[in-house]
Amino acid sequence: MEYKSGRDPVDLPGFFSDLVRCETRLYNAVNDRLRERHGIVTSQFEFLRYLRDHPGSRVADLATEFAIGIGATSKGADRLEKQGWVVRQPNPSDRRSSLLALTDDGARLVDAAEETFTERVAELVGGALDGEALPVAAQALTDLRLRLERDRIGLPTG
Amino acid sequence: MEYKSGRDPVDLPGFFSDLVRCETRLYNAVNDRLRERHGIVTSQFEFLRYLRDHPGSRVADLATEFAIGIGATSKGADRLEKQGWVVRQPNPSDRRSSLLALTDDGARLVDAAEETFTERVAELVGGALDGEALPVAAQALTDLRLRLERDRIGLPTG
DNA sequence: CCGATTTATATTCCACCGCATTTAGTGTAC
DNA sequence: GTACACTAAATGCGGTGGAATATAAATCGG
Repeated sequence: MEYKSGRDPVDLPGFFSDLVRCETRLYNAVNDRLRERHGIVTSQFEFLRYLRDHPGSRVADLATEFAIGIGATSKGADRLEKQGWVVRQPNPSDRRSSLLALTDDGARLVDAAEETFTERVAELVGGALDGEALPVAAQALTDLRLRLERDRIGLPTG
Repeated sequence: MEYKSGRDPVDLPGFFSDLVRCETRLYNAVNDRLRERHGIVTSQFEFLRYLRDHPGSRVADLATEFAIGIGATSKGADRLEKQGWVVRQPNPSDRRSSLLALTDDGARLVDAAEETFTERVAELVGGALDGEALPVAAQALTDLRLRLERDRIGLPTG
């Protein structure tokens, strides 16, 4: 008996690989469905949903939330603005920054896309995991996410 | 009492978001460490490790494994070949395809990088999750991954 | 064996991201 | 009040991925 505990140690590199592989495939699959039904990709849906749920966010707030660079976020906001789903409003308390807001079109789009999103994720994940494992895994990912966010892990420099 | 079960239903969209956010930040963090210590990024480490563990793989095999496009995979192999870590050998049984193999330099690199990778993942994940949740979550992700791979979910067209 | 179809890879074009730089605005020390 | 450091966002460049296309090779039906 090598280990004191009766439980096998977890293969953390394997955990990382499984996490990345699941993310890639789920993201691709959701992406395809959102594109064909609504003409947006998942990152755009997530931007719109965040703005709906956090009105008055700035570009930097989005960048932090999604752990992507400021430049990429700014350009992503440009594209949403060009489509008429988002507007930049001047920030009354700081003229360097803008506050982002959904247009009516954007609000309608995100609500419609959310139905597709929710349905597809439920098919993909709910169909594969059931029983006790899913709630435990979900809580573990929530905990891990909070820890990474609290410690500012994995933020790009930009 | 609306639900028959005593357990709350899992928020699957939230599961998806947590999964994507964890993946992004872990990937970024591991990326930074591998780049500063070995001059490669995580995707390159994963290519090299796969080739070490699956000698004689073709470009298409890598593309399927990582659920990325053939074009991206071919270009990634070009970059590894240009650095002298990988060679394309003619496939004796099918002249359309090449078999990819690590060079000695590539083999040394992947072994060194693997230490860094393992150590960093252990810090990031092992430090945040413990107890019963981690093994259950790890198994759930393994199951989900196998299901997605079995059903060919989320493969790009290219 | 021959032509049509499929398969494996490479190539090309376009969109996007990260990084570095730039521009503009803020606030703080003196 | 002015210099200086800091912050927010935009912009340009290089690298990279995805999708479509091209090319070459293998396979299959006759």
